[in-house]
Amino acid sequence: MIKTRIAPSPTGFLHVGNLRTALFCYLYAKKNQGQFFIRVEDTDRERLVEGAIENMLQSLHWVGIIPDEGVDYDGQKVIQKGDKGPYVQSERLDIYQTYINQLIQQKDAYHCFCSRERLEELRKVQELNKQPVGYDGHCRSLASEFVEEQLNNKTPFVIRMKMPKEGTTTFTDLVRGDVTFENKLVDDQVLMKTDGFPTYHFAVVVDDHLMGTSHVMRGEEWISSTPKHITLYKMFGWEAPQFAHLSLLVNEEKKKLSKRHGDVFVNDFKEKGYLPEALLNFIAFLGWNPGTDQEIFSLDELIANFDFSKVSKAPAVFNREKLNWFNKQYLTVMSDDTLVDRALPFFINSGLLSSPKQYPKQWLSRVVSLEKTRSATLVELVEHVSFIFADSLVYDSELLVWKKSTAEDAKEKLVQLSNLLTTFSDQEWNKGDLETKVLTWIKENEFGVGDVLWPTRVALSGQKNSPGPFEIMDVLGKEKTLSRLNQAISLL
RNA sequence: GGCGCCAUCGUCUAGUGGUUAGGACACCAGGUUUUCAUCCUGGGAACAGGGGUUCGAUUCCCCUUGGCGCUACCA
Repeated sequence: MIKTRIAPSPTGFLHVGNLRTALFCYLYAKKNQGQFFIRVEDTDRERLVEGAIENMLQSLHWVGIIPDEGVDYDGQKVIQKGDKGPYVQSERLDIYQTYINQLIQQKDAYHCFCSRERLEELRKVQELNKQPVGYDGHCRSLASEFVEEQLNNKTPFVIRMKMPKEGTTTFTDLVRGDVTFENKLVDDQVLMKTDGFPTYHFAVVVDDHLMGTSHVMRGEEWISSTPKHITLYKMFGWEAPQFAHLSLLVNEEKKKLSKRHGDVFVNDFKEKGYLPEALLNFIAFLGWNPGTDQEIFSLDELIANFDFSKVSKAPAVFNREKLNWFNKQYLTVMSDDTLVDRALPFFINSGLLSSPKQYPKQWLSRVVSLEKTRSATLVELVEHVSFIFADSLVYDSELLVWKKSTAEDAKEKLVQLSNLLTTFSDQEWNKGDLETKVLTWIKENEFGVGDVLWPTRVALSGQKNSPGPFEIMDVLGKEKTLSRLNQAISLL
């Protein structure tokens, strides 16, 4: 049974890098009718960030790889703090204790009483002498009486693994192939910290074994600690899982993505008005491709097409332009009704709407439709349609004059159009009728299309660039259209 | 410093010994259009370098270079 997991540490919000790892884990599990679960790795007590777990679950839910906030990945069990998951390492301390005791008994791990000062000094000297830095094995073979004595004296200690000094450790990485390390160059990793919490290296092995993880997917930064993990599996006599180390997500400077250089948290993209399906689609294409020209993929299509042989080894630059393009693609094909639902929180947030029910949804559909193809994000969309909601428009009257025309002519055309529009019935006041009738009128009078439409459009939008005049009229309604036209006339 | 990973247009990538090195984003030009966006057409743009192996290397091997990661009682 294929079983994968995302195991974030609650030291911050969910990062797009975590999201990609989570997505690949999810896709692989789903593709193989396996399971995907979540484990909270909160063994670093000093860097815990409040609200991080909630944010993580919420972000995963937002993109759709867990069905509900606080609800399980498979829709069967409930994910919440406690026995049903997500697994939380800080609640499993006694388990780690049991297993560390086994290792000590087997003499595969040992107590280390070295002070932090000694370790620091050691490192300093090693660096100075250009020696490889690492633990020198000072406590590796202490007499058991001495250990006993120190323990009785309550001397602080950590527990280290006894890395073999001979041989090599090789593992076959699903994306990189065979990777080999010399054991003697691998440090005697601390497994249990002074505070009684396990380190990542120990907890990850114990948990992945106990939880039946078949495939460990994680960032490339873990590749050099994998021999430690493999050795641990060997010491316990457990079968090691398959490993897949994903390349890093980097910024334009090719450096590991960090919050100092812009948005990195899933939450940031949510707040900026990116659609979860677009973000997911984009993230999936960072280091993976279907081998065809298709670029737009739903989650289900992603599941159907995911394959490790198509995962690339090289780091991928998180390119905002491409993300914007993906988002635009999704925005464009989305139905106006759905778009309204998605945009509503952003309307409220911007202050344009005070309540979701303030305007009829049908009307809002037409509003969002105005800027659909002109916006990269929902935030942009809301900004772009704000002119519709304005009580009065502020713009330079010069703008009303088309480059091929004059102010006098613009005024005259606006007056005439205004007169024409007054005769329109409510039934006729829709984009289609407005367009055909006005265009016919222009033709009959042998006006220049631009001579009429440019000033009209500016009068209605107050903007140099905007949607076309007829769609705006439709949305604005007769009364507001005429009043904006009159305002423009008075400016000329 | 040591160890490891990586290397095709600016970016994401296809390619798996013989291709005019393909696509997408971005960019540029043209068309449609009252403007912008959309849409359509076209364009510039890459195999890091050097050795091998081979009839033939983007592709396989080695070296160099470069980038990145790890080198914590952080994950």
